Amino acid sequence: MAKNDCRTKLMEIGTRLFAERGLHGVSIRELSQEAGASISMISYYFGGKEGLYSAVLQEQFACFDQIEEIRKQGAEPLDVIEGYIRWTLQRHRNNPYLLRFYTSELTNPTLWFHTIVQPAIEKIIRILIDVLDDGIRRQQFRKELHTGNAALALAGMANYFFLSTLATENLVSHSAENDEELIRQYAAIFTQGILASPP
Amino acid sequence: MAKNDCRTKLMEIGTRLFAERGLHGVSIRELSQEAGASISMISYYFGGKEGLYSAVLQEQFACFDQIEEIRKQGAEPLDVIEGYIRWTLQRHRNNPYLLRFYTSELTNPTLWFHTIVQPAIEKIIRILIDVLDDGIRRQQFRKELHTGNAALALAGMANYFFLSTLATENLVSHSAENDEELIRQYAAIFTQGILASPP
DNA sequence: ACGCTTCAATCGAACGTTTGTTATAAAAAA
DNA sequence: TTTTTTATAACAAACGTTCGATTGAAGCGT
Repeated sequence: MAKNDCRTKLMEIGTRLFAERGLHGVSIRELSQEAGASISMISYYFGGKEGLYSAVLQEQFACFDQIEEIRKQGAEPLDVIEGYIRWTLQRHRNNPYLLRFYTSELTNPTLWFHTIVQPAIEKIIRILIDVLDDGIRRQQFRKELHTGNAALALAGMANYFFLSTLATENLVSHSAENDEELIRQYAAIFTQGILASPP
Repeated sequence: MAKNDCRTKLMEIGTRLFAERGLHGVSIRELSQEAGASISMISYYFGGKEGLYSAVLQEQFACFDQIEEIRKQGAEPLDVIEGYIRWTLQRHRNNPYLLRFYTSELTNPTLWFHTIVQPAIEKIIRILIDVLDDGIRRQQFRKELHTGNAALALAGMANYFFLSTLATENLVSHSAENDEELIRQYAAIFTQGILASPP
């Protein structure tokens, strides 16, 4: 095998298996076998099974570093809200495993929750709260709005759509074709729900 | 020990431990020790570790059987929506473990997902879709509304508020004191977001 | 009230696997 | 030569399950 192919392959298979069955649901024997590498490479590169898991976790949540991008350009609160929904949907389309780690860590936190997961989620929620505060300052949104609760509501709408896929695919289409329409609908529901001066 | 105390205790501890660490994260030795019972009682009563897990799962999702109650009485769509939010919040307050199984099964489904979890979630989403369709028929809600997507949005708002607790408690209060206000806010955001004839 | 049987409930030890890790030596690649 | 990878074996620890023994209450004929 070529140089460092082994490390890459272990990360790849580790991502899939840990996402599918969690840290305790996968053995390093099965993992290394599927990766076509030998068992000892896990200790060699990552210092053990947990080291590999933490490396995978770090890689998965790295995409939250670029979240600030949804704020630039126009920076109109309404645009940012739609931008967040689009960003969230595309993020899950590009990497269907992330949500597994996301919710798994929220409900069964491991050692790395506070260093990797919590900062990432806090960062994005903080941005949403900022944007909503901004919208209130511009008198676009209702001034009684509790921006913390509203931010969680927005994040919940976008994430739960994917989270529920396995249980609701018989009832609602989760195909990527409808994503643009979904973005418009969710943006409409949320922004109309918080607009100032309702009739 | 009194008759069947053992069984009850095993269910009780099993619920807590499986919720906290998942099926694979708990050993029957630790479980039985915490329950003050001997290891063999798990096989005796439940046929094994997985049998205990499935019994716990069944018990956890039993509360979805009474979901129809939010439809009776007034049956005004707007009331049912608020009723759903309240029911969801109270459900999580009364049993903080349910959400762990709920999301754990959605992202790492076990053998019993299709027999226990999926039917429960489908049932409730179906009711929400029904109610939204009803509201459109009464011309209360926008007739362009995609009721499937909207139902998931509502469920997402209510559930994600709890799901995110561990990561967002520094930013947003999750105290039960504010529940009634939260219900009003979420009901307002959602219903105003789907109302007919926006200004 | 008595002795006897029955049976569900419980226990702790033992079994065979599988776990994650480590050590070793050799092969392959750079 | 140095780094990377392989294969293999060994290890103690932990795993889920099973087995035989023990307990104690209930049922029953006398």
